[in-house]
Amino acid sequence: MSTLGDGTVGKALVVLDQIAAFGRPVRFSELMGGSAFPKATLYRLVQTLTSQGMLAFDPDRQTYAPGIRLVRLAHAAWAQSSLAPIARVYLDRLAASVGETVHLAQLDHAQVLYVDKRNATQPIEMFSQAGKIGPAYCTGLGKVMLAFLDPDLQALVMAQQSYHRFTGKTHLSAATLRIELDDIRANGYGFDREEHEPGIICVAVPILTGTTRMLGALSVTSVTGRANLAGLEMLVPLLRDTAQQIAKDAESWRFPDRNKVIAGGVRP
Amino acid sequence: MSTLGDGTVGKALVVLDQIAAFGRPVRFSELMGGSAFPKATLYRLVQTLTSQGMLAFDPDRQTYAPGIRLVRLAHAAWAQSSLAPIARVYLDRLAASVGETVHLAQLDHAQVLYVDKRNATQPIEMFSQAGKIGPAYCTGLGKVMLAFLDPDLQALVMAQQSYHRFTGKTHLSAATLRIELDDIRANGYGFDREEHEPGIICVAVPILTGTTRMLGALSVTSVTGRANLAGLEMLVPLLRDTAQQIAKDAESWRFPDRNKVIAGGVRP
DNA sequence: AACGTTAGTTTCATTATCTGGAACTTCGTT
DNA sequence: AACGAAGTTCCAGATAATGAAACTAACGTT
Repeated sequence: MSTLGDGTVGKALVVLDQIAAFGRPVRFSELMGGSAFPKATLYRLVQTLTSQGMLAFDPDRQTYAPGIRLVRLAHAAWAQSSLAPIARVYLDRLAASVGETVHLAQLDHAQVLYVDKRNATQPIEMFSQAGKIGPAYCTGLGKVMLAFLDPDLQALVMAQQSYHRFTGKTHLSAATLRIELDDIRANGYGFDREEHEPGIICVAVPILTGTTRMLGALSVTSVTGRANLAGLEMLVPLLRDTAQQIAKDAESWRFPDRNKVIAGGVRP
Repeated sequence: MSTLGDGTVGKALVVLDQIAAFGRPVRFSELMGGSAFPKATLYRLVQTLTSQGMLAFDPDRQTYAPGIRLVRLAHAAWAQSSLAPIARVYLDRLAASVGETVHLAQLDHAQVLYVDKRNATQPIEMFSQAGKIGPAYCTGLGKVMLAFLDPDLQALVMAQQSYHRFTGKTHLSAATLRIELDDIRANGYGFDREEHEPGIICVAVPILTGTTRMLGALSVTSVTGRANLAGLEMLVPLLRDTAQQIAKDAESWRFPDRNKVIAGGVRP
């Protein structure tokens, strides 16, 4: 799940990831089951993280959960290192004109990380959407980002995919995925053809500076009952415009280089 | 700013905090200025954090900023370790009935951490509000949380306050603050009397399980032009009800013990 | 173009920290 | 009371972190 290697800090972060992945408070013994660390080592790591506020310990249940210190740190990360603050106004505009759900995503550790969202009807669900992650190989956003990634990083990220079958249309291997990625790269946009959830389709475009650096992706999602791929395809020019504007702003803000981070632990 | 002590991991997190505190991408040399670590040590810490995705490095400008991996981790923290998911429906209800800005906060590292917000008129500003921090000694939320904190932790947290003069009404020492805290503890609620920003006032109540454990606080904010303290005081029963409902839910969900974490590094 | 200055990076012997098997404690259960 | 499982502590040995110093790159200046 996480890139091991960087000494003690790396190990501590592996544990943190592990706990976050549970999605619920976990006992020490449960952690032990999924961890390669020996008991005493894991214990000390968890202690350290707890004492640092990166984990919250519930003394009644004796469980650990990600701590609120992360929320504060993430605020800074979201404001500085994500496309969200830049893209904000453009997302508003796009959402208003298409009337469908709009997502803004970036790559993190070979997965799609949703950094912002607009939903025509219901209000924004705070963190419950921003910060959420999804698979890269079977979502419109993920595939588009993969398609426009540097070849070497692309290979690295593709190797980290799980190819789990979510629906009958999910890609099950790198082979078939690669064919579609070439297609996406040629067209400049991609679809989600109910590969992740039945009935859910989307169009996505990459956010590129120049034509080189891939910063993230933008998508419009709908349901098969209300739209079809041809309909979504008509939105591509609008999406592409929006993406371009975001890229331009990001460029002028001289934005941090996302590509150096996404695959997790790719040192320059 | 952060509690040092836990070996390498602790040091790395100090650096992370430092970078987050800047609020903008920083150069290595800028970090060096504010850091007690020797150059090579700081360099390695920053390298490690970057390679782990906890920091994002911009090769053009040579700057570091908190990385998006934090956003993903914070999602889990927010969902599991904050009051927000539990309080959600109650906040909605409260906001609808009072028509003013409503805040939900918890303590983190001796500071007020806003975990959720409702604003009657304009839509929620995502992370720009959730994850934001503020001083404890001069906000309604902060003072109420301090007032109902365990005495030993209270002392610890009060010692960490800066007592910076924001307005003419800001508390300037622990002495005057302590007097008000006793008052708040007696009444069960507290005000912000333009102590942080001129023209901004609020009422706040603590969220308590039993009458012992302080989980967080709830507030209604207004401006002097539209309301006064007496008017806000009338909302106390409603606020108290809401806080009680949240506490009850939190209790039954058997919520992680926040008090063990807030002061940062208070090991059991 | 050579020089000086600053910012960033690497080296390596020293030293502090982390490691993990095993022993111990605590708590809930039979 | 005895047992087992979960959690915690110990400590000698292994490992990784340390930081002064040397080095390199980039920039501005004479």
